[in-house]
Amino acid sequence: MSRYAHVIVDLSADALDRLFTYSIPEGMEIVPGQQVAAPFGSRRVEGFVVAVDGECDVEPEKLKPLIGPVRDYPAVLPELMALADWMHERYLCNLVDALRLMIPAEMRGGRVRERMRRRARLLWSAEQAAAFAKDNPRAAKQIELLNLLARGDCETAALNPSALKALREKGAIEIYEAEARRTPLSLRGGESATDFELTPGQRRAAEAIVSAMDAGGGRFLLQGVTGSGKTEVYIRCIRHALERGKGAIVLVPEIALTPQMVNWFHARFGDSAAVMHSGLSAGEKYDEWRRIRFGEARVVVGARSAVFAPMENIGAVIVDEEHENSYRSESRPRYDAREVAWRRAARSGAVLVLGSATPSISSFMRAMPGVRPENQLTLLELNERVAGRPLPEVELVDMRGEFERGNHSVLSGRLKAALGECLGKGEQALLFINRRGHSTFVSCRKCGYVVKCGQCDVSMTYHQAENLLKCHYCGNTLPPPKVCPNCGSAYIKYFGAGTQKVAEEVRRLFPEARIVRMDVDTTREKDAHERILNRFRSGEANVLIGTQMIAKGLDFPNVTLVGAVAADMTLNLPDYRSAERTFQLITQVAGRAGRAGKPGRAIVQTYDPDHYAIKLAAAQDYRAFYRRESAFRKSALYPPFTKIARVIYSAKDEDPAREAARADEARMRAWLDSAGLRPDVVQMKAAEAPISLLRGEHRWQLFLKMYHKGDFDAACAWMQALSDAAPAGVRAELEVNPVNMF
DNA sequence: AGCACGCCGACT
DNA sequence: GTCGGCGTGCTC
Repeated sequence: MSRYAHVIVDLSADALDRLFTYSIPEGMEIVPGQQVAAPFGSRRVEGFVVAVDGECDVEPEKLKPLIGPVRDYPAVLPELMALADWMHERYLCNLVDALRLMIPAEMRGGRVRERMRRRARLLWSAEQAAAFAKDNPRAAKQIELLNLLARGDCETAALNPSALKALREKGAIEIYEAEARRTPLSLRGGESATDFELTPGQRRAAEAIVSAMDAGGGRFLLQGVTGSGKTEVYIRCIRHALERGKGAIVLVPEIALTPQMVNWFHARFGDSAAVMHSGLSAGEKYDEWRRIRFGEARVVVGARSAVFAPMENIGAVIVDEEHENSYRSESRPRYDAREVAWRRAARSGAVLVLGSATPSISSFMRAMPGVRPENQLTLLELNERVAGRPLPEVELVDMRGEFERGNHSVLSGRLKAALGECLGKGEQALLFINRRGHSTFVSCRKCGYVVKCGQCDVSMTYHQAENLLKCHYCGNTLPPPKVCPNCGSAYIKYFGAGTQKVAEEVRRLFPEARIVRMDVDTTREKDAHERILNRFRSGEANVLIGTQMIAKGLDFPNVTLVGAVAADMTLNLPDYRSAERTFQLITQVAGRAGRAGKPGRAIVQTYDPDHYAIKLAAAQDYRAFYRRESAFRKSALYPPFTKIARVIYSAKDEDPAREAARADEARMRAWLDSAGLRPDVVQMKAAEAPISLLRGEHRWQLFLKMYHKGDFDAACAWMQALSDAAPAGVRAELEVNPVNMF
């Protein structure tokens, strides 16, 4: 009987989001998940085999035979095939977009290959080698080589060529070609380390997770205060998985995926650990992927895309710092790695562990009573730091008072004094300000004119090092004006502070301070991240000034002072999560202090000391914050009590963008009525986007807010269809639960 | 996504 | 009369 392969071609287009059937030539072995080459129109394409069977419903004259497999093993495991199918439905993407996530991009189109290296193997027996050494005492290099190869084969590149040649001619060794895996730098060498003794709290958490793993699954929210040793709990779960012959996937935010972090997993799990992230070279990615695919590596640490690691028989999927936004993909398909992890763990009988000191409101809600079982997380709490260390003492400084007392500096009297004291004792300080650049906006004192980017509707930030104004949205630059472009006055003033300004201020106050700055401007080059942190770790620098990238996960034992210079900067953004973000940032950054023996202190400067996000972060009281914030979300009808989606329309001119949004608003209204969904809608309207001009494009949006119980998925599918049918010249993009609201 | 087929303006 | 613009439609 003839066999047919049902193929998704590796081209992303709506019209191609369906199966194409090919006949499988006699004798060709093809299985689902395999990548194949096939004729397509007048050209050749690659594709993924989704199914193989004896059924064919296309006209025989259209049917063509497969060209052949592009790899001799199925690259997409059945489990991941099913996951791709689910993503196709869940994220309204083309199936091929989901399938493409399952393999490194470099593996498509035959761009990477195995790296082959010549290796030498010893043919002689130990006796023969010993006899040779005895008879030729002067052939030192050859004897050395024989001894080396007696312990195992070696790549020839590292060996003495003349000794190699001589031994080969004698028939003592042979040369062969073999695949040589490219090992990421951070997984090379290094010492191994043993596990720590767990505290009682850690042990309880680990036991709960481990017994669920043995029982075939479970979902946990591990909430541990900063420094409580969540990672050690993960390690214990991974150990257990390995003992049961299972594997584990650990997701960490991209920003936390530092070489130290990877090194550390390597120290604990040796060659069983693999790493997956964007910093690897194409060859390294491919080889790490294959080590996982063929079961050589059983522990994967990686950024969000590692949730698609080709691992069979998973025991645990761990999402560290689960509240981080970087788990959401910004490009198509716009998946949420936490959600995918949830699904994958459930389908493979693995435990899911979401860990954070400051869980997202939506995750914590799932750990509260009254949630339907299928949405439930089991809460595990770690309320104490390891080794009985105290949480840092947090002090709030009201910056309004500072201003009244005539201190116009970005640093309060308290922070200045604490910094002096800290540096005087030879300890280190970390200053956090969530804005890069020097001044956040440039304005005329006479007429109030604010310098804005010509391409975007946002004010420009002054960067002192280059003496330029920069737009942080599109990268546009402008020389700073000498006189006001609006009224011609010379009273141009620079307002607001960024990392550069803070560095300048610290330098002025403490000329002897050794400062390093860390933000996107100083970490653009490869490994800059690593170099900056090393300078601080080694003590070469004693003040680290940075944006959010210094707030998360860093562990420097000598840091005893943390200053949040403008803690409320994120509080007034036009986003319902601004309080949540502010609370997370302050809690996390304060948690960087006092992580070793010395007690830590955090000073939080704010213009809004009575705001609950600031107050409760200072008190490090997550529970109280959760109660306040969820009450606010409930009363103001924000997620997770409602759901939000929007379509952004962007076009060169404003008219087409506005008209497209308004036309779709009318269509949407008609559809909602016909579907009987109108009562479930909180709000639905077309409006100018909060940032109405971005990269030279005018932006409008169609905004939809629905009650939780409404058929939100159907509404999203409809909005997706509307955005697909946007008029020419208008780019329309659907965002479900948008990450930021501009 | 590409590439072919197809139906209207300026050129050797 | 032909070359070529890119609009529409199809690819097993």
